[in-house]
Amino acid sequence: MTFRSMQSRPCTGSKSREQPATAERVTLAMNLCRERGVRLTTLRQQVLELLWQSARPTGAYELIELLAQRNSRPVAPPTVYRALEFLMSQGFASRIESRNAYVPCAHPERCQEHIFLICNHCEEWIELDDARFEHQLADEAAHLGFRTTQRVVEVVGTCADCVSASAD
Amino acid sequence: MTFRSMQSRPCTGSKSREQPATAERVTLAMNLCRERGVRLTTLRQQVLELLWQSARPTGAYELIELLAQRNSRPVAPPTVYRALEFLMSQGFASRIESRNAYVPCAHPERCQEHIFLICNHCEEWIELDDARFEHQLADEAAHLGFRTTQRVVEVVGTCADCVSASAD
DNA sequence: AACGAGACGTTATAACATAACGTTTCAGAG
DNA sequence: CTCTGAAACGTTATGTTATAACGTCTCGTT
Repeated sequence: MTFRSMQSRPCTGSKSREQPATAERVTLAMNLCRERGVRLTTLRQQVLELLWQSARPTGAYELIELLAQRNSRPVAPPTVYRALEFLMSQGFASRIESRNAYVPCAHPERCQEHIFLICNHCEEWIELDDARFEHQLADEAAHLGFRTTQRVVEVVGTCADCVSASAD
Repeated sequence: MTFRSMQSRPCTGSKSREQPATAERVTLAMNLCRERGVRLTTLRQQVLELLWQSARPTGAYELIELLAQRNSRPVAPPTVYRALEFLMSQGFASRIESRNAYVPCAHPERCQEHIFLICNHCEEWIELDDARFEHQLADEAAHLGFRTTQRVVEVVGTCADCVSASAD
């Protein structure tokens, strides 16, 4: 019956980031930037690091505060928004629309195709990658002659851990 | 191969609103409110009418302006946000997260389950209803032990009309 | 060394949303 | 018909998120 989830693969999430860690992610981004002929400046790198280090989707103004702590010199909103725009354009980050917040993206090449699950309780997020789902959305759109440029798929609720925790 | 779109049914959209019109939608809402023992006040009704009359997803502050035109007496933000909250709680409207804007909903009973396509060019929107898609998302979530409370599925791009128009 | 594009700084303001609390409205009880 | 309590609405203030506009700096290239 329910053959549907077979192709789903949870790829990242705030909980799966114990080991592989920020540094490797940033290295990947650096390499991709070199290949692509774009610059991962200090600021952009810092923002990316902060996103990976955060346990939750991070707001732009929260990033501003974190950068201030880290750099002594404060940074104004446009600066951070520009960095975020860059990171998103390169697939290194995604915006969570239902939260006005940003998360790092584990698969820069496929950043447009993710599904996000967000826990209302612990605020953690799961990045999901499901080809079947993607195809279906694309078909829906194509069927209507619609040309897709951006997708937003966000599932908000309670994650497994918080469900069992609250079932005490 | 692509059997996927078979169950899709475009239900509403800003273009399909020539005939059935605002009045009938509002009547439906009134009846549902009576059944449910909640009140469709003048303000709430006005907001719902404005949403149906608009060709595009409508922002809260845009609604404030429209209400001012209509009522002589201006209305403050909290008032409109409360009306929107009510309409959404009853399934009469949905929020388009990627736009910070609101659209009326043709199927109040199933308002949580819609997919929205939004045209970047003409700003029109299409409300889509696809049971298969819904099930799949639910399965994805269930597979991870995630308890879903809210879904956001928005596809942004260029609608068929604007695609052919720009192909001149 | 000069140049030019892109990145960043800075100021101001726009756009979206809610907290907190007072007043009005209205359906139902008496 | 009046009273009453809950819900709706008014009002003021403020919080939060995002961008416009323009100047300066940086850095790779010529």
